[in-house]
Amino acid sequence: MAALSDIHDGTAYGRIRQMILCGDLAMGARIIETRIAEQLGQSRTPIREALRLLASDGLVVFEPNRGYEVVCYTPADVREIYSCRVLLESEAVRLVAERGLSPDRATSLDALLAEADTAFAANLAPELLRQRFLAVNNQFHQLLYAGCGNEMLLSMIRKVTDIPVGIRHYFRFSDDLLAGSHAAHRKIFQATINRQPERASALMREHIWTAKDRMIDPSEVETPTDPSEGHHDNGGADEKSAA
Amino acid sequence: MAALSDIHDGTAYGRIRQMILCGDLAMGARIIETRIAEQLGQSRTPIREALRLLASDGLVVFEPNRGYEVVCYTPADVREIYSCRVLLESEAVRLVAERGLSPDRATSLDALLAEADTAFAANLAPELLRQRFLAVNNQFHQLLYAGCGNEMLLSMIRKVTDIPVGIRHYFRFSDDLLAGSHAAHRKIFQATINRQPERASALMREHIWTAKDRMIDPSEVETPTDPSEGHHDNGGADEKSAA
DNA sequence: TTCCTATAGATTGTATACAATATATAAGGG
DNA sequence: CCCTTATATATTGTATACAATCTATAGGAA
Repeated sequence: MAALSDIHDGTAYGRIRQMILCGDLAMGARIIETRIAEQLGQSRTPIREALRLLASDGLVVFEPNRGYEVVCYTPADVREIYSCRVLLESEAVRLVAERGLSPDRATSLDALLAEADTAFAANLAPELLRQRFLAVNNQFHQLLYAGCGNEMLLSMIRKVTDIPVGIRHYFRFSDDLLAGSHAAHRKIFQATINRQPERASALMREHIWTAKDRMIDPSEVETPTDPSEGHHDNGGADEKSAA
Repeated sequence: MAALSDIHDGTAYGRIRQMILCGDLAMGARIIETRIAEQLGQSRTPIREALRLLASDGLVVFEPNRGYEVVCYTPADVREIYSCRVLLESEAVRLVAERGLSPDRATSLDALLAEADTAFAANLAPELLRQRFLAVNNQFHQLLYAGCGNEMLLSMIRKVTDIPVGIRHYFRFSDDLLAGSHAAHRKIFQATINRQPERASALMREHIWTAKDRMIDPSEVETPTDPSEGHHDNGGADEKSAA
């Protein structure tokens, strides 16, 4: 049950996946097998298999006899996803804090935090800084959970983490937000190092909740492209789970 | 991000999936495309796509240029899965208890519990009773969570719930176990009806932990067929998460 | 004009053929 | 006798051809 992503790097699956994650294929965009096939210099057969896989990942939506399109998450969908992130990642970091972080991973994480520090100090353009930070952010989370000892949990975290970058338009960003996020990472890292599972877990919950709070209002923008799919209401009132 | 299973019922995907879940294809069994193809009266093409999908589901293990085999969970893997079940299902039932159970679903669940009652009263053969109860058991869980309002959470629950029946050989069963499980279902149902989220959630955690406790010792049997795959250690010390 | 229908085009679904790779078997050398 | 190597078989990987389905366009009737 290890990650399929590793195996499929460089393959049609990995390449299309990357196109979706980085936004080259926008959310809601129709995907035509033939077009992708000639883009990637392959026949339709491997492309089809890759697309079916991506549909299973939830990155493309598949309708029989009609084809595929890049998944188009509504803000409500993203709220659901973030509710799941709270649940899964707080548990993952708890496990890591209980088991203890391996020395090499600790140094890698430390280096990652330092990298973010220099990015902040460099006085970059806001957009560039954001990009840089988000990249480091993802690496931090992945690396932090890597040693949690539960592969199934990790695969589920990947599922709620590897989603199109386009969703960042659903979030209100501000300068202090990035700095706050970075500070949260430091505290989470410290609690993990100190073997404080409950504390690390609580910090992680708060960290992700904070991100979720920065989401735009449901009323402001809804179903960016088409409202044909059957969508859901809210993402679960997880605020109450802290009671 | 709705269930793919619905779409694929009756297709090659659905049929092979069912074969794995019900044990017609045993855990660890090699899967040859040609053989499945002629069994299902189709060419290899749709079979291949189905298998790739099943690999993504985690039901078959895929190795490039070598093919597929039915996933063979070790007891350690199943412990991981049950750790995830504790996490996901306790949250799902919490959400349902907060939102309230719809009347029609409540009656369906009630009927399901009654069905279990009659099965117990009927004095069936132990094996038959077990089979009947496990079927009702799965339906109960699925139906209970259905209205939790978080589709992503539901899809993850399906992933940790739809696994080969063969894993039941990893559990020690006894007559009182089934009765206890049934009693737990009643209490969970009642707490949900009564809109007691924390209580329903705690009961669910305990319910799944109890099942996990009935797993055979890691020492007794390990890697039933072959130890080639890179397997993991433990499923996460979730006992401490109740602290 | 507007709606329905029929045709043409585009796209997906499946089958088959062949290439690439892996596995199993048999022969030869130490 | 065991190990290595070469061959043959089996199986997967890819490309292509054609059928089935859907979509868009154009034409005609109310």
